[in-house]
Amino acid sequence: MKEYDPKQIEKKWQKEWEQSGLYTTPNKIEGKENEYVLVEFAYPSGNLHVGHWYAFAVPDIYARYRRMLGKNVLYPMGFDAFGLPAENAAIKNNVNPSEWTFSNIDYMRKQLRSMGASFDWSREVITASPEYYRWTQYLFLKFFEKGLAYQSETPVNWCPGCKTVLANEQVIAGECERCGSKVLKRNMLQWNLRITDYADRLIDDLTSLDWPKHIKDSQINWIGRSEGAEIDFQLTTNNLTPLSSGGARQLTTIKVFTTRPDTIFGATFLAVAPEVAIKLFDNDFGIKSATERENKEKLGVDTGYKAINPANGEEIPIWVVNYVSADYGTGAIMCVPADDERDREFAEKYKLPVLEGYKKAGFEDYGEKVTKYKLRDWVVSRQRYWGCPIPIIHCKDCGAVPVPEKDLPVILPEVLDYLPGNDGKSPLSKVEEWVNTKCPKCGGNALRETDTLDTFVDSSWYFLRYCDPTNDKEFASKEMLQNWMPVNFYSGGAEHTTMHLLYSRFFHKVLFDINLVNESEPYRRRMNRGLIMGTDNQKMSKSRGNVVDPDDYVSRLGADTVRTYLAFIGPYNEVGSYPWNPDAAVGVRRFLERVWKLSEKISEEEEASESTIDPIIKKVSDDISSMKMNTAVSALMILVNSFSEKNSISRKDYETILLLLAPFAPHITEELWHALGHETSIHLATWPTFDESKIIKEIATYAVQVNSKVRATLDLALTADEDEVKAAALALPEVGKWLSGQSPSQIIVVKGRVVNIVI
RNA sequence: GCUGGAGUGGUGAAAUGGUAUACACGCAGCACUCAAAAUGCUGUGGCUGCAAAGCCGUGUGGGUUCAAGUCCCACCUCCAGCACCA
Repeated sequence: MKEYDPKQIEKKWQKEWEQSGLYTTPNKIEGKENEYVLVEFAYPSGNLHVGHWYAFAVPDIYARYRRMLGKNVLYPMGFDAFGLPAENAAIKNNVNPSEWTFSNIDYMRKQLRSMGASFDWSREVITASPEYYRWTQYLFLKFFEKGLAYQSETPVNWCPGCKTVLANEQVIAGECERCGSKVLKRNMLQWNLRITDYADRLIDDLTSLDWPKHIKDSQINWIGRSEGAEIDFQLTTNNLTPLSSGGARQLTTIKVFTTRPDTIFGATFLAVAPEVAIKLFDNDFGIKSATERENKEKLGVDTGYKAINPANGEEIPIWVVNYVSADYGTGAIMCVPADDERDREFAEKYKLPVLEGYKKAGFEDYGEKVTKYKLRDWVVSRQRYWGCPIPIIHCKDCGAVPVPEKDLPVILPEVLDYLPGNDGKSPLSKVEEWVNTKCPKCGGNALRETDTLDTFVDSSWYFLRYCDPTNDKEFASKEMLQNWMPVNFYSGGAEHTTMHLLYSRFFHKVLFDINLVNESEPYRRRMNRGLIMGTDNQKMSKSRGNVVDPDDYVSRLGADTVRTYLAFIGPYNEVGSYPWNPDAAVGVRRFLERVWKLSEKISEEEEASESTIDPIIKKVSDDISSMKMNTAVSALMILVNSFSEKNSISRKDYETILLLLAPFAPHITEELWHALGHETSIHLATWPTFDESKIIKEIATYAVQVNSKVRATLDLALTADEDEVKAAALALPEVGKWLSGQSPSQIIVVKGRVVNIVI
């Protein structure tokens, strides 16, 4: 038999599969159930790295397995093609972002094919193509129609590096998620999506989902719902003495938010955020709010104003402090230094009274029960070129007017100057012939919105488009959505827990409410995968120089080896991080070589060995279902090793091995399958079944313990009853030695496993 | 600080409360070879011992149990997310 040459056979079969349309997924197959296996689509960064393989090839194993179980499995791929990183990279390389993105996509598509994944390329979506973003704009206008997209002048996160606004979710520890620049607060007129309206449902509906607890917890934590009360504090009359700036406001009360209204008797002062102080008193008293982490020292100034504690009638001072956030609750709190660590620290520093041992109040005795959230509305305006144009026209007389549906898509104009400006305006604002337009309502002169949408808007609905990718009447027909949604299994990166995953759930709920989709939750089962580290066990990055190029390994070891190695490296259902170890990958190649060589031992006379193979079928099936690919591979290795020791293997057993291995190593198994005379693809074959009765062993090896320490082992028929097992164990010389004449007080028998003789 | 998760050989890691370290890498020795690579075989937690065997071992300290990596309590360390959120 010829040698195993992955280079040759992998190319051959990839071409063959493509030509025969093996992975083109029909919308319906008679007698088969549809199943939707989704991976987060690719960002067209330029080239594929080992992390992409890990993200796509391991779920591909799952998709292939489900297909062999008789499901009609949709496993699509696309490109998240709009966005800052592509634009930044294009600027750096002095290429137009469009050119950069689309040439990257062409290259990556080729690389992705070398992986031997079962993607249905006929359903590919590219968010930067007008056929796609037409519908992004359409959906944005639906939000607008429902009052869920609105403009507001608010302090926003401004990234001076990317020269654009960021959503809260994109600010990590005060820094830009993309470029690491320190994020500044800036007041700007921005488009927002009203995700806060959905805060409760985004928490409550998690209950029904088959998601790992840690993902649910993170989302709940991020939304940050807390129950509390709003309490009005009356100001004393001396507050009405005129302010220097021209008189007091009609100010009579300050509303505070607290989660502990029961502690109101202990409140000895009020604290307000500087921004709130400006609103109330026209003065921030020189205090700046401490939003940055490093500014931890608590600062404050007594405003001189006083309020009455409604519980005990005491007059208490009002302070402006840097540790109260203006954008949470009411921006004002009642301070109970006896009960709250921060208030105590502040009270001690400024010698404010601390009232220990005060009386407790009822929850709603002095205020009204309210629920507050940490979640903010989603700022979707981006002052950048490479994004989906916001389909709004600003008219002096009519205000913000939606572009009529028939005029969609609003095509992103080709420009020469796509560099972001320092003025906070999108490069599109310089394209006068594009900006100047007519108002669709009154026909007067009007201006187009020049901001583009956050990339996360594009990716909030891409999985719906896969269901009906070429529809030019709707973003997806209800029939096709019914056909595929909800996603049965969604695999992706942990970094999207409070971004993409939250945004797309919100998006889907809105579409559900306006009856455009059939379900309120898009993803039934979700799994966050781990990370592949460099050989130095550090996160892969260009600056560290530890980025692993999979192409090298594919040409040296073969795609099948790389795929199987990535499956073998550790459990996929845990968010671990695994170093890329080329030596260990060699071990997987050796395993595939053994499978190849084993075909020489096929004997038509040999009988199938269910007792050996059936437990492995069960093990591999169970492990793939729960994404424990590592132990599935290990079980296959054990199986192949045991057959390699023998002189011959039956044809049926060998075929079973190939079938079990097919999802992991699709090329070598296809080659060997055909070498056995099969004319159709192994990937159309049915997953092996097993006989439960063959899984139960006939002979059991008992661990024989004396006082819980293993002293011997004992092979007995599983049918042996407890007394027989006891007698056999007691007859062992090793046991006699430890008993040394004493009689046991207790003998415990665990059928098929353990005998414990307790003296 | 809060929320979640994890600590097992030289390494990646296995283990329904029931023989801890499967599988793989690495390492050592042997075979094949002029040699090397490749391949195959053997060994590989620590300590004592020529051996037979024995003792100790899953971050630390307690507990439950005939039996604990696994369950309970306390602590330590690491990872992820959140963080002056009242």
